[in-house]
Amino acid sequence: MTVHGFDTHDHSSCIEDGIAAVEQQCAEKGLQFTPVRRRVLEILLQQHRAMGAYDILPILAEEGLGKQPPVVYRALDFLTKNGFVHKIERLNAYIACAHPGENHAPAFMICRECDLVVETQSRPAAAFKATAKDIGFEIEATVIEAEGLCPNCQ
Amino acid sequence: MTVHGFDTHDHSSCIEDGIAAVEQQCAEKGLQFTPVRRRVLEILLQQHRAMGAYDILPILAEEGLGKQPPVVYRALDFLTKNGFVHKIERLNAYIACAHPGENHAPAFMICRECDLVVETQSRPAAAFKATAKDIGFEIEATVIEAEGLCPNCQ
DNA sequence: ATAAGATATGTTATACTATATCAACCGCAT
DNA sequence: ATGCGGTTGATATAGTATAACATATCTTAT
Repeated sequence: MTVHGFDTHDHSSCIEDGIAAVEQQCAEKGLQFTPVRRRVLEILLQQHRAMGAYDILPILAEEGLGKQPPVVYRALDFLTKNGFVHKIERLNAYIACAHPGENHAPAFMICRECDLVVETQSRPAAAFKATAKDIGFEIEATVIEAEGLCPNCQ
Repeated sequence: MTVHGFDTHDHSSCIEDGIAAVEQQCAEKGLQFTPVRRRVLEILLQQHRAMGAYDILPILAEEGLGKQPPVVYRALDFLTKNGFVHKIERLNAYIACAHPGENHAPAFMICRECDLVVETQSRPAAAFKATAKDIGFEIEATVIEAEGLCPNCQ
């Protein structure tokens, strides 16, 4: 899958490819890609935006997949722990990973106007690692996010 | 004020210098450094850790400075908007700025063991800006945080 | 000095985000 | 068939943040 920024693109393949990649990862690692988990990922894949847990919940509820918060939080927990979904801390919201399976420390650009979120290559993460090494800090997880205006909204 | 990492240091000057710097900034910019705002900053300066709004609130309440959430959130809003305090998104918590007044895009190292938070120089932010420029994104705010183990806790 | 406007605080209520806990179920290996 | 690990169902509650409106205080121009 190629990286794309804020440009338009054929979106249907994002969903199919995303699901397929995660499906394969789960098979390889012996993870259970259950209906709730699959559906939550599908919902997130439908847009390059971050969604709150409580945006996802009513969709699941309509489909009989669970109507209490723990249902969606458990699915999100599974998906984030395994790198299939990322949490955007700035928004308290979740977005499907653009490179599922690849081991990466993602960085995000969040447009405050159109709400699109783009997962970028990790140059910032590399610089962060170098800084951490200087002071002897051992990084286990990173949060790298920028909020601003995307090219289309400037 | 010199930057320090996870090493020990003379902490009393952190508080005094921090307050003094913000006091001066406010005078220069015509900002009102009111009792609640000053006290919240003092509380945050007492430790190089992030505190939640609801950790700060009871301290204010004891001192008769306000007992409802909006009091502390408004103070934090003022302090963060003006760069005197930063929010650690990963922790939903707040920490006094280590370089008040200097225009900067800070990065943080959060120790999950001892909870110390260190504000580092902004090499990661610089790399982030370069990435943003490549795709035409205009950054207005950054969140750059790493969680892991500090040298003392490894 | 004082009125007008801007800024800050007091207060109530509520919205939004997330987790603890325990019971029930399911697939599978012994 | 039994026990075990992992998943889901359901209730309750914890934790974080803001809306809205009334009151007070500060600032500045007159």
